[in-house]
Amino acid sequence: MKTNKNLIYIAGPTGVGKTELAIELAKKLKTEIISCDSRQFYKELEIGTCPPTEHQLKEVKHHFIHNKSIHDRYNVGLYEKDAIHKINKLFEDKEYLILVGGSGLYADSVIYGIDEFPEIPSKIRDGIIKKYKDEGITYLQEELKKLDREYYEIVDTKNQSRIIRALEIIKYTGNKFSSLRKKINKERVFKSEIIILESSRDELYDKINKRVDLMIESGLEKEASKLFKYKGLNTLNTVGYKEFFDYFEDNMNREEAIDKIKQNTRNYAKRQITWLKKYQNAQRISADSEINNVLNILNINYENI
RNA sequence: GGGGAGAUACUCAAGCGGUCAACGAGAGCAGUCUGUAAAACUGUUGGCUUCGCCUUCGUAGGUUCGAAUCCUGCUCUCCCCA
Repeated sequence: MKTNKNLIYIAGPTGVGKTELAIELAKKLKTEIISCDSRQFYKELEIGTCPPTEHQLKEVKHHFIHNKSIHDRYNVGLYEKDAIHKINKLFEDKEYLILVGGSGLYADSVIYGIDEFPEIPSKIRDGIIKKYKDEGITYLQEELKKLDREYYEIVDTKNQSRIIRALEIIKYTGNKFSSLRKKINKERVFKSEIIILESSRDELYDKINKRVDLMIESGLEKEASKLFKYKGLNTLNTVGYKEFFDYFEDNMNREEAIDKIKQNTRNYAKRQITWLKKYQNAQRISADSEINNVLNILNINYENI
């Protein structure tokens, strides 16, 4: 059953200022924040993922920030369950909740839901990856063609990640991936509103570059060096860390690594902007909008809260 | 002052008489997307009235049927000797 509860998703590329706006909004609406940032979950990543500051965390209660370890196994499916559980609980006595974060797929899983798939034992995936490493992408393509022609016709057959995922599902469940992949929006008890923060490309890139410099000043290199021994972990395949790992391994010098962090962050922002273009029902506002404008756009009279 | 090397598209960098609007890499731009998503992957990158045409390889000339490629002058950069 649909209620009148409202989830407000603050979206936008990395560095536009989502965190600040979300906090202001949460304060006005006397509510809490649900994060959908797939790297801020991890408590070991303190500088490179630019999570809310300690002060900000005290101002407004945040969920899903630093609640996991880089050694944990986590993914969108698990996140969806955790987040929905938390959101439903909070809506028992809140009218509004703020969702913020740059991980589009994670946000979608909360707003629209994501199909249910079982957790796959890692040895299944490992087996597929080994074959892929030995025999190349052709193995994956042929295998998928054989096991699930329908999905083979529509996937990006050059993208090994997509095929590996489909194959692990097929091999584990014995069903075709295409038959399990329904892509049907789930019914949620709350309403969602999407606000996308926009700014000019030049301004955004400039902010990103400066933010990276600040991270360096704050000790990103030291943080990366502490994590270097875990470099194989997927959770550390993250901008800000992987470049330093390259530097520690002498694949580039320090300055190159820093430039690369800036560049990869810009590329990431670019991809986020592309992703956000699909939300046709979103409100697009300038990144420097006043909070009152935002409340107006949302049609909220916060005096009544 | 003498000798040598070089100037190629946003950057780096191939090409050294025709098959060159010019290999490749990077950046940029555009895009894809249901479980590792800050990931993974794709396309494109002189202009246009786009099965063709026009202007490009420091610059001005020249040689040739034909030049980014050969010759000459000039400008600039780098190196060596004085």
